[in-house]
Amino acid sequence: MAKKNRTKYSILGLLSLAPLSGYDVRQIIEEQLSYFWAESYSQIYPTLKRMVEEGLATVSVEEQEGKPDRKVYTITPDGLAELHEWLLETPLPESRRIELLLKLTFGGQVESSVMEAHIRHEQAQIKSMLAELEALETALLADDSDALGPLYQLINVRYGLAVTRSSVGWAEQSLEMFEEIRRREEQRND
Amino acid sequence: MAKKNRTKYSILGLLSLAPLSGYDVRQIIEEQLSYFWAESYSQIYPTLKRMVEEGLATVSVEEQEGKPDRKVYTITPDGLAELHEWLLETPLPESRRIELLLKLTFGGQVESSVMEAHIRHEQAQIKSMLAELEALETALLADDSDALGPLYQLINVRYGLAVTRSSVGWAEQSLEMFEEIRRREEQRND
DNA sequence: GATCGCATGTAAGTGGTTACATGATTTA
DNA sequence: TAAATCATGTAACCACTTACATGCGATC
Repeated sequence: MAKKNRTKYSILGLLSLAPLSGYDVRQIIEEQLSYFWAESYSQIYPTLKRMVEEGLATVSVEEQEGKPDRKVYTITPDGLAELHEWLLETPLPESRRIELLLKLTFGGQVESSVMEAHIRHEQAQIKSMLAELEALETALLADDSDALGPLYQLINVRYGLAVTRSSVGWAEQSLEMFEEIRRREEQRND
Repeated sequence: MAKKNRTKYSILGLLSLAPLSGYDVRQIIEEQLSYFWAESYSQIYPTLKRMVEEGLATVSVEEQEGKPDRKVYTITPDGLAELHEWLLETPLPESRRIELLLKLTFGGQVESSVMEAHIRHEQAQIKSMLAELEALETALLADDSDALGPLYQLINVRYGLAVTRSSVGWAEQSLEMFEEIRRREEQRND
């Protein structure tokens, strides 16, 4: 029960929009979906191979000038059917593990400046992600087609924006708490 | 490079606060940290065994009346040192994979009611988590000790609260977009 | 009589990461 | 001449999940 194999579905989804090579799949995920999804080549290539064996996609080699050959994969009706089946299933809750919060839980074991630095580092990461997401949103809002895709993408980007913005706020609020943390820390060292 | 083995550190952290059994470790993580961390028995027990072999903890069997024996683990100076080392390291960015957003990305492939249901389901999950987090925050605010631990826990709970609240808002905003999505969908089917 | 809580574990499988391997062309 | 981009893959490892296994006592 509960076989995931989500790599397969991310690939099926992308192939349902256009025929692509493994390299393309990676590029698209990295450029457009990286704020909520990741795949590495070492997952993509073997999965594509298996998908052809299972009849979910077909391959054809495309020769290029000055560049290596590409293997272009096209989704089959079976592949489309499997994608649709998966889309109908209720997404299972993600078991998240946030290392920063685990460290903060035991933060009292080291100097508070260490935890402060961790939060500042996180804040910087979040802010650069925020900039990327804002650029993505701008691009999507400029798209005035009446297709469904961009609307769903907007929903996704706004999820990222909502969570990211609230994280920035959290980081600021948390940094303010270090005044009180330092007070208690000094007290403890007396 | 980049060996994680985060189970070890979650256990070391808890043992740094008090001697515990494997069962205790699981209970605490489940009750207090579950909004950002998870461990299963099948990770905890073997890890504890290894930790004793590595000299990071010691065991002693505690007999109980009417209940099975407990193996209580106590952290050693070496264990504390390893915990401190880990706490100093900058947390690596978590590679998140959010299945709901992946499904939404390809949402145009199925009827919009399916995606709407997914978001509603997610919304319900988030709201029940929000209630739990609010209870945790209330408990922490009632704690008027001047220890460091509760402050760091407050920071953590507020992270959960910030993200969860913004997710509720996102879900509401997204559900409103389905009016437009349905319009475009009907247009497409003409 | 069944299920829940306490308590500890093993076995099997797989999803996913990191490093390694190759090689041409273009750009800095 | 070094690095980046295009392009495809394998090998090894391990982190983690799910299912299985056991057994007592208390509660429903």
